[in-house]
Amino acid sequence: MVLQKRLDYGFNGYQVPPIPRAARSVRRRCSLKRKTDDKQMCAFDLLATVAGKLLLEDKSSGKNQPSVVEDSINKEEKNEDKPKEDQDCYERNFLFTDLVSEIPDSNLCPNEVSRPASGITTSDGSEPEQLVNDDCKLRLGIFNPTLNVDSSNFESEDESRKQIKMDRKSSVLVSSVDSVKFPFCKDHNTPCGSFPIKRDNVKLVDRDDDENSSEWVKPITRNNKAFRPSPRFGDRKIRKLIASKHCRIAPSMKDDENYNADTERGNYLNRNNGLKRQRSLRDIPFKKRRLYDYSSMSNSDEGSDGICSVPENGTNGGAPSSYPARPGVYYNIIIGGFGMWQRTVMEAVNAVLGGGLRVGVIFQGKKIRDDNKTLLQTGISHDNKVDTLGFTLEPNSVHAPRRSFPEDRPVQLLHDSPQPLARYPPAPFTRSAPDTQSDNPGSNINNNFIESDHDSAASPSNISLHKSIPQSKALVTVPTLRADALAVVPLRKSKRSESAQRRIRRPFTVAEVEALVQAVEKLGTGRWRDVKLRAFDSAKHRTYVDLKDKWKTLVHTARISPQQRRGEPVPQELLDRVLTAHAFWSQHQAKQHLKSHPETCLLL
DNA sequence: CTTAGGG
DNA sequence: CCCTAAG
Repeated sequence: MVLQKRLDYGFNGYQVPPIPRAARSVRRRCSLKRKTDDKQMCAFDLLATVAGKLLLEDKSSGKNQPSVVEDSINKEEKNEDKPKEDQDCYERNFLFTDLVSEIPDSNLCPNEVSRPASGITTSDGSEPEQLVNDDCKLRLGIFNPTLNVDSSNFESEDESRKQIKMDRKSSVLVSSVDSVKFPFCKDHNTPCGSFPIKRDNVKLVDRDDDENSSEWVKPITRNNKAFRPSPRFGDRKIRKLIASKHCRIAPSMKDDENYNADTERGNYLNRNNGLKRQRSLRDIPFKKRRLYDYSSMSNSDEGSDGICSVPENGTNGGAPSSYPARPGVYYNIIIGGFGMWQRTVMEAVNAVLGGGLRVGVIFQGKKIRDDNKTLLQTGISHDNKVDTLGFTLEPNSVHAPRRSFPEDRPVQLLHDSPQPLARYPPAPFTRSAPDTQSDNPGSNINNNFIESDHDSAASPSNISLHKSIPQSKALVTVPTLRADALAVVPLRKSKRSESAQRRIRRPFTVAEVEALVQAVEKLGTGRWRDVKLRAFDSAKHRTYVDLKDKWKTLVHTARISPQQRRGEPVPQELLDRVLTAHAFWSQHQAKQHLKSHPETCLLL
């Protein structure tokens, strides 16, 4: 009788009914994993878009500016970007801009508030606008996730103008412009630059730097007007594109709540979206996946997630390249070798997204490793094989040197400078109650730990990435992108790079072990999903499989001698509980099995 | 998707 | 942690 009671009421004597599925879906917070995926995907797409623009530049854009630009820029500017007749090659400028609008002042770096919103350099490089320091931007990106950049901002030219103006007036400048000059063959109108990667290729231009100069505040009149992005939104095609594409990015731009609201709806039918997403690729058999990982660059796969674009417009080149490293200094970067190009794209993306990313390039199924090759040497051009070109945006094991180049060493731009991965400190754990056996059945056992995935430091970009993308309002390349170009670029999800790599090892902390033990004591050993929900719901990096595995190892650990144990020692008390609970639930399962299979009983 | 178990 | 089979 006593046994029966224990069976019915669980290990500690109270009943723990299964969590209803309906309730689960509501309860379950949208996994950040899922969010991360989305953000990374968008980031990747964003990158690919940029890169695609570089490569898929409209042929006509060389000798004739794309109509969009032509319509909206003045002659002077136009001429600036035209290839000079007496040159075999000319340089095109590519501008990466992200504008952030409507940022509550409270979130701003105090010193930055009054500065103009757009950091764009003039064509003669004389008066680059003030740029916000990146820390500020990063802060915004991380802590101000409520920004909601909506495609409606760009629904009409007027609206667009208004929006931009508003940005410029009220907000702030969390804007950055990365402009790179890219050598183009006049003949082929393809990227052709092959400057040796030398220090000389990175020009550092100092401008008169007067902190109090009104120039910092005053927008550049002529050029600034010329560069003002808003008129460039004039092209209806582009705007349409933006509007339609933007929807893909919009959800991820919402703040957590909104996002959750969105995804919960999805979870209504399909709970555990995060886990589902997480495994979407895993469902592909291993061998096939490897294949898939490295060679599937076709456009056809995963149609729904092909392209994620961001508002864009044409902006005239002619401006010297600038890198918003710090006020008063900008870098004139001439893109040379392929690696430089790649790296520059990466830098630009990192600048926008907050860093920590690595841009991988895959061409014809192979990862391009020789960074010294030029694009043409690699065989990449705008008109061939582009469908076999892909990019990966992957968490960098080293922190991207995000805008941290000392002005005296701009060459750092060109070299990876591996740094040890900065780990976030472990999540603080405070035991709420020492008597873990006595908590209320309904209470979430461990609200007291791992509220967030600090361990995602493995890819620090995750944070800045998914928080800062929302602020990325405009990704601008100088050449106007043809709508079809976007469609051609094989945009791949970051899932690939993500799953291709083994997850980093994250040893369970004692706190986690305790939570796990506690949950298993109550729920048993066969309900890992519930355990996950109950005790690790907020620990995104712990899947129920992880928990199950950990339990497995815990049981093993508890059975071996303390001398044989490795890693952070688990208190013996916990191990004892592990054994006890394990024994109990094993017995429980056996009983259940007997119940459901009485014939087995008879046979015995 | 979850669970269970081997690798 | 990964991978997979099975339900």
